[in-house]
Amino acid sequence: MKTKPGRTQNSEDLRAIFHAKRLKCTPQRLAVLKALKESGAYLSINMLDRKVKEMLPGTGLATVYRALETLEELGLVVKVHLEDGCHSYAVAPEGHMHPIVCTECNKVIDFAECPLGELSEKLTHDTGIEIQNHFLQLFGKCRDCRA
Amino acid sequence: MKTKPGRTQNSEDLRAIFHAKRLKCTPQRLAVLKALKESGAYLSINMLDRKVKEMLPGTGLATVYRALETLEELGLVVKVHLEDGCHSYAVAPEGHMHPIVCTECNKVIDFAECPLGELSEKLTHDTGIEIQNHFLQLFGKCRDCRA
DNA sequence: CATACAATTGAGAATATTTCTCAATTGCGA
DNA sequence: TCGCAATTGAGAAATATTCTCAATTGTATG
Repeated sequence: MKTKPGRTQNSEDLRAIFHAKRLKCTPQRLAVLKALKESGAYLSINMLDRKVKEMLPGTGLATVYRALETLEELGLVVKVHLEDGCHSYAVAPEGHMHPIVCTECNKVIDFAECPLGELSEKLTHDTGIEIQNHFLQLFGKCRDCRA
Repeated sequence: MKTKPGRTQNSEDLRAIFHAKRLKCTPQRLAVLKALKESGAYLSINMLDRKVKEMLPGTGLATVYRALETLEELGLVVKVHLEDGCHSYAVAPEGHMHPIVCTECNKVIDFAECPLGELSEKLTHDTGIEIQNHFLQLFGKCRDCRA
């Protein structure tokens, strides 16, 4: 049985990921991740707080913030910026991907055809800025929301 | 004498831009824009507030917020997201461009080689999401900051 | 499986950020 | 120059985020 990276960790894998950094595998952290996985969308802190409280009543808002911080450091979730300027979070995709976000329902679909590989080299050469990374998000309206 | 769009408006052009939407051309708004133009970088609200107060003592923080909102609506400045999650602002580039931001000094250089034209069509076709726009920023370290 | 310890949590206080309110001021058309 | 609507300053109010600390809880170890 092979271990898959990215979105598909089972609870064993997760435990190992936490463990590798001496972090505890707590129900609160798992609940935050689960909420994101189940939704498949970008969720704001408040939305997450609500969903986590459904799964694990009594969970504090500060814990949601802390869990997100931890999960982001572990590379399990990504922080994003919606068009209105609000922060939201989603499950981190496998490998190098970029999201397409539905502006109606915040559903996320990741794609792998990143066009920035060669372009980065060219721009580094042209501008003298050594390009280290990039941030790319596409926005649109999904089929459901167009109906 | 032709009127250029984008970064190069003179005060006449600016006045016209405000005027066209029945907005007043106030010293506070001009100061915010001037601060951004002079710096050529992404500036946080607090940085802007400081610079504007130097030019126009007595200007309130709320006014800086309001000026930025207005200038953004007019397409004169853009709101951006730095890697640490903070909001900042910069002068809007002419035409369709994307910024390369120096992660040390926040200086911005815009480039026009947007790779998303064809890709968007392909992705719209592949994913069923009608892609409406995109957000792209590159991050790197400029020559000065590497020295 | 019981223990000990460090990491984590909940609750609320403390900060930081952004928006709002309203009287006073000001740009601008007439 | 006048009058009016838009804008501003100041601080209050609303939001968002981080911090503090005692109590709790994973987990390594025996």
